[in-house]
Amino acid sequence: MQERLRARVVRAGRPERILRVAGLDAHYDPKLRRSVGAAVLLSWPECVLEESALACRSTDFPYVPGLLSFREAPVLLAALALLRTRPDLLFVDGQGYAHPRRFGLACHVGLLAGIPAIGVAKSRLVGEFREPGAAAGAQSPLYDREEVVGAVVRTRAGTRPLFVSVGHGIALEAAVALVLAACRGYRLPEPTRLADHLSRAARR
DNA sequence: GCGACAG
DNA sequence: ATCTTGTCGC
Repeated sequence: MQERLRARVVRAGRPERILRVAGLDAHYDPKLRRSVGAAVLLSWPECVLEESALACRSTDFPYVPGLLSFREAPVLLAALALLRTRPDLLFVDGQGYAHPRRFGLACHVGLLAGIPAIGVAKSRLVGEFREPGAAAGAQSPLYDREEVVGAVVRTRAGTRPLFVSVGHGIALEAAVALVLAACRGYRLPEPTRLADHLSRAARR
């Protein structure tokens, strides 16, 4: 019992062994009313692309702030399922815990896939914050209703910060550290950046 | 009533 | 998310 509890605490802090990570992103095509989801597999901590997969689905569910999961989770999970190797961690494009009901896209995808996940959003959904420092690596807490729901992270100087939050099976501090460790001079961490490129190119 | 609002 | 020209900066 004691061992089991300890194991849960450790796993909730940070995945014990990360060998591969995956980036998930989707793009919607209003003309065809369909969305393309991309999953890229990268080695860790090198972040070298090893595999990629694409999934396509017609989407009828509209975009409603707070309900993004119902629109994007299906394609992302479909793309993820196509990867031949199972990643140890997911970088999901969107909020995780930093959500009105504390359960954004990264939470849904991570839980349903049974894989630790980090929410990496390019803009804010909820919460207030003070602008983080100008240097890369600077961060400040994101508060919503007296609670820290995420972190606003400057991944690159001269660009807008990213909104990092817990998705599944990982602590916020670890999530922020992993996001910064996955950056290679660009605003977006490699997993997210490569998944974005792939889903964008596949839409054509 | 008004403004905010991941992708 | 998408549409869309030029433009500022490294």
